[in-house]
Amino acid sequence: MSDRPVVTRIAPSPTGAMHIGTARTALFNWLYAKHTGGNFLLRIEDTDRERSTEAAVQVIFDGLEWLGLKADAEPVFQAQRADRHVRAVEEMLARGAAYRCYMTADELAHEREVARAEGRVIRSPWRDHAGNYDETQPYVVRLKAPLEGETIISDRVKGEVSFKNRDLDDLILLRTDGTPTYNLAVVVDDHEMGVTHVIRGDDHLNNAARQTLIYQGLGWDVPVWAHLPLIHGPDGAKLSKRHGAQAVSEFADLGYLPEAMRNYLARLGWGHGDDEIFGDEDAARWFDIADVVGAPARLDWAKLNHINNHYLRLAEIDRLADLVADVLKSRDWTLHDGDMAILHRTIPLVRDGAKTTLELADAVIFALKRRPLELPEKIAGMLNEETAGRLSRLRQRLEGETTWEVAALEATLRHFAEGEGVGLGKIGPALRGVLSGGSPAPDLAGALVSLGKAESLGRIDDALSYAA
RNA sequence: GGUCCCUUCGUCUAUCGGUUAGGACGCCAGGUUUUCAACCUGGAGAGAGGGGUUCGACUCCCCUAGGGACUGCCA
Repeated sequence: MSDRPVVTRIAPSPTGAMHIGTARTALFNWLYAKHTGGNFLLRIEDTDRERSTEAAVQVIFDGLEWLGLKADAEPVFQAQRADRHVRAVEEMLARGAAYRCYMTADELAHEREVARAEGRVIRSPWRDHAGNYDETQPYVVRLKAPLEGETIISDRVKGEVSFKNRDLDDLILLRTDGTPTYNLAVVVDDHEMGVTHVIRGDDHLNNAARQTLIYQGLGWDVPVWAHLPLIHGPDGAKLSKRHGAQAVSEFADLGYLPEAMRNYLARLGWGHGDDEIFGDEDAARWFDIADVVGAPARLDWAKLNHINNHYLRLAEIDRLADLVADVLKSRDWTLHDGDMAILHRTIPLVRDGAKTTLELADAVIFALKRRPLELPEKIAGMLNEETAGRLSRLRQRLEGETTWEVAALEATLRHFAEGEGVGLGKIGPALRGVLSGGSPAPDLAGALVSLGKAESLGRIDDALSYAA
């Protein structure tokens, strides 16, 4: 199997949101395929018709698209391949690798209880019951797994993991209604899709042993296994709602950039020396399953924020302006003509301090406000006679300013303060207040630039008339 | 209960028998300063515990403890 081109896959079940852990598993599969020049496939495991929904399938598509993890082929829908799965079982039945089990629900429940009490695995009396089937009774098809010896999983991240066959039960392949079960479907599909490397969450490590037995029952080559530890919440417990977010869509809504997510997720459970910030090309070049860490990792919001801030600084202003506009619209903020221009002017001045596009939106609000601004008590209170006088003189100075740019305005402000014989601290807070109306704003010069000359002077005028 | 996995600073990790155990985020202190950040400098901070193996263990083995997964006619 080492000669064949590598084929990896992500195989989520469409039963709700797309978990961030699934996203990381997809990322690792994608990276490994890129690293080896192989293919990354997508399979929707929708064999549970009860719980699978079309909306959830869309969630998976959207999540992968947002993350930028494009599959190298059309998605495969497991439910549509039921005939293939059944055929495989018939093959196993013919080979004597599977058998029909007529245990009733009650008998099964009883056996489960007894088996647990005896510290052993469930066994079906039908296993060695050759012939004489009552075809009219419902039955399931079970794998006829070996009772002795051991099954060894050669896992690329966990190492050699061995299971005693006596601890592995004869799992059900076909249900009473003739539909295939997960373990069977996975094996058949992975085999037929040519999957060479099964890279998935380590909640499947136990399944790997059983699936190995199915591969053997079918006489097929076993793929390379790689079981990734799960992602936990900041407190070490399984990631859940109360940790803030667990679905890919939630991270998008919280204002994280997909490239930041990729970088962060790649560093969660995998590393390449001291490299922390890196793009897809480096990641793909460096990534190897053998370097994946065996222990579960905790989600660290602070670090995610730091990485997101990094990519926010790198992003195109056009893209950020659109993202911020989307955030504002979702907050029912009305964007007027010219506001996009304001965003373009303002974002470069405030992005350095923003951790998410949500914070970026907060940082830009001051510039989008409409005159006259409502001044909070605290700011209005600053406008005593002395300060108002200074503001007024500063306004004159600014009106004569011909170069409305950050560097020039900074110089002007500094000279003005010197001329007044005071520190900038004497006038800065008030100026900031009247320009921003109390909202967060960038440096004074930056605020003036993002507002533009006319708007800046107008806001100062508003405040002076208010103070008078 | 049974089977299996995991265990280096608070967090993510480097180390692949010999290092002052390195980096990043966070934290603390200082600097910058018109707010919040950002930024610059410095600092504190780790091999779960106990046994082995070895000239020498964070690295290999065993035990214990603590986490986690599985134990479905779910995936």
